[in-house]
Amino acid sequence: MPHDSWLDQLQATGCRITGARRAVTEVMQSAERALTPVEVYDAARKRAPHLGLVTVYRTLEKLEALGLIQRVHHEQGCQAFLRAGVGHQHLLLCERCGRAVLFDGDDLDALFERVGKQTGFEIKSHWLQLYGLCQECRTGF
Amino acid sequence: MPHDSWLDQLQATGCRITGARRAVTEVMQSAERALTPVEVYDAARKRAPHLGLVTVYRTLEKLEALGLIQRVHHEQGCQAFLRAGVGHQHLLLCERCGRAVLFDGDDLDALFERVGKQTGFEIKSHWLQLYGLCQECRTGF
DNA sequence: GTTATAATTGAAAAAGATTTTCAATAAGGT
DNA sequence: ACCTTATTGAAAATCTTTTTCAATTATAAC
Repeated sequence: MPHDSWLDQLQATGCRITGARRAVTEVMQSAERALTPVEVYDAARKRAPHLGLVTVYRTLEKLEALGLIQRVHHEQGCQAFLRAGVGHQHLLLCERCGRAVLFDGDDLDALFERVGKQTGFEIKSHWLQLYGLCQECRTGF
Repeated sequence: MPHDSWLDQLQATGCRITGARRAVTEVMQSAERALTPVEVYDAARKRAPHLGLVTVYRTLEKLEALGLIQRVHHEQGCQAFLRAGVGHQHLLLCERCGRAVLFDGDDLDALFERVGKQTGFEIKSHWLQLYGLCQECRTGF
């Protein structure tokens, strides 16, 4: 995956590549944990000091529409964004340091079928997040 | 489950039973779908016209702390609340009418073990929501 | 039943998050 | 280099949620 693929995708949908979008995109591409708009704002301003918070919101919206980033939901709040996974990936979050890992979750089909039969629902989509402690937070290193 | 069990539980933790709390509790106990604080406010004011929105927030907070209601997360927003399930239950939501159904999801342990081994994480908790169409919305009745 | 006391209430204000408006700017095709 | 039009940032507006505070009221003690 080339590191400018996100910008290419933005451009392919008719967007112009600006300094502001470059900064926000770089922050999101390299984030190890989910970031709120304000956190993105603070990080991106190191590269584009003139950047406005509104532009961060607008750029995040575009990246989300393209499926490049996803919203991460916590008990405490749901404003954080993280790069999206490919295909049927789900999120595993460290409760201590916030680090996010994506994992495959294809073996859920049996569950969906069972629940669909039990409830009469047609299951269309699902949404799974796991929480725990990452190796470093666990072992102290 | 007696219909005033929620009030009993509130009282057991030192809370006083007021008209406002009665109204909010009744709304949440009988809701078929997740409601936002403002929706609870509107519904509860039919019983307690004097009710303030702040009190709704405060009562929802108490009910959530007691584990009687849970926050429901949607793409569009995460302010809605619904009665909580017992034990390891998860949510199934109808995308069309919003109806919520709780189902058991005990067969996820294998998945957790696999992901834990793969990532080095110690999995502590999880969180699963399914989306689909309920029987009535599907069959047109 | 009356009283005392401490939790609870609603209104208003404050705080936070997000969206809208709008004139100035600048990207990218020509 | 020019033109068109998307994009930008500041300010204001909108929503949601929390805090503050004086008045009210549930509950326990008498």
